[in-house]
Amino acid sequence: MTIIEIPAGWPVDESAARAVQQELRGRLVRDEEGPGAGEGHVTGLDVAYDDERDLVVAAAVVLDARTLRVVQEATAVGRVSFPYVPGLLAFREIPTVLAALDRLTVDPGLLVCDGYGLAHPRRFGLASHLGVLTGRSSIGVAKNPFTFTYEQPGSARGDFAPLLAGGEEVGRALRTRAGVKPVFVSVGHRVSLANACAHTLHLTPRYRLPETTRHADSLCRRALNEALGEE
DNA sequence: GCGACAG
DNA sequence: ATCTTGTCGC
Repeated sequence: MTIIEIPAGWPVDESAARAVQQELRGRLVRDEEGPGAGEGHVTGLDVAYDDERDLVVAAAVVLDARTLRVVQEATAVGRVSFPYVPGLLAFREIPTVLAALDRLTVDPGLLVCDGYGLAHPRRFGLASHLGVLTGRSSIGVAKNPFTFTYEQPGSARGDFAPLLAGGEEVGRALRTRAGVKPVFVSVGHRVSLANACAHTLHLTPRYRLPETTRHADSLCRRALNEALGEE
């Protein structure tokens, strides 16, 4: 089993990580609509951890956006590259996620991350970070509202309410299943918020969470168990 | 100062 | 994220 190296110069403390966010934030593109929902490929990304052995396993699963069928899967194993600090999640998983993406031989299309993009203390969460580093369109779909506030959206699938940081709309609480807790959608890079929500609805014909996330989640858990077995 | 806080 | 069985319900 190959273990991905943490890149030289990777931030070693919180202030260094925040400086990297500030620099990369300048490269964020917000004036593009992004690819249409249901067109081309969509790629789900997720990671699983074994803090005991300091391992992180990333999975990238490419789906055909129209049929939601799996087109290709890739995984990578790395060392945990940063402690979990709210607001600095990206530094914990990005080297391994990039390695998994690099192993794909097909176009990933839109990147769908487990977490946030612009809905972030400094408006640069995991989805934005990954989008800027790859140059691709990306969105974040999170299971929890983090520190943000929102009013309950209507109970029908597709209903939404703004996710607010003070008075600023940083994302949306979007109902993907009638009567079920909403998911929290935000823009990553090179996509509009309305389009990010349209993609999220296309990816949730049956469950609360996007098919991309569900596939990537199960794959990285399986890959983690295999990695532990080889050890 | 204390608590909350994506995964 | 992760520790973790059965169980209630469609």
